[in-house]
Amino acid sequence: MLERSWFERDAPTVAPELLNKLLVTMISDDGDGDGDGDDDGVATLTSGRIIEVEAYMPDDPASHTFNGETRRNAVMFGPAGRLYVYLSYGIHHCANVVTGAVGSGQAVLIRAIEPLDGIDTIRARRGSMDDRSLTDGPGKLTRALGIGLRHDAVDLIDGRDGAEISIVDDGCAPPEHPVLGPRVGITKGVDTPWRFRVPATARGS
DNA sequence: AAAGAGATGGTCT
DNA sequence: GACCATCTCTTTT
Repeated sequence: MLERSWFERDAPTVAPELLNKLLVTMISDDGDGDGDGDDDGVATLTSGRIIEVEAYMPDDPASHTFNGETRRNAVMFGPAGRLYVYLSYGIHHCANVVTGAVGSGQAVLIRAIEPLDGIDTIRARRGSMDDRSLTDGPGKLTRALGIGLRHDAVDLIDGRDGAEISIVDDGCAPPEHPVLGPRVGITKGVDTPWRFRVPATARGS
């Protein structure tokens, strides 16, 4: 199990080590992923292997924390190892892992995973979608795993049985040479290569 | 295969 | 009232 201290390092350090870890959720919803709270009361296990992430730092014009603390980004200024969830473009939810010292305001965005457990639930939540594009984007994977705004500030360290969301190390080491690149979808801080990805050769197909 | 546009709502000035 | 750390569908090469 990952200790909180593991997350208390800077985001660009934690990000590449988050690759090949598992993002696991045990969440109940109505199965169509619309997040309307029409809960069927049955929690389903879904998970995926993290294959792409992005680091965001406080002195970073692309970061939500660049202009100081607000209601939305408050979780990023709290303890490391919690989940920061925000609404993107009014439609999608994005999930981040808070890193660094309390008050520093940093996080790692999870951009893509490879489905593992609960593939049927994942397909149902995503609709009739090609399997290859089920979880290959930040908004897609949150929907696939049932993550929504109500999971903002959830603690990922508290890995007790039945926890809604957790990060698991199943022994699969991070890639030795992750692919670096510019972050996606931002207009400022474009030059900082803080996107990390598992090389295609290190995964199945 | 690539490019374009509309959807949609919380958050901040 | 403007701005998005996006996705999907439609239109065009």
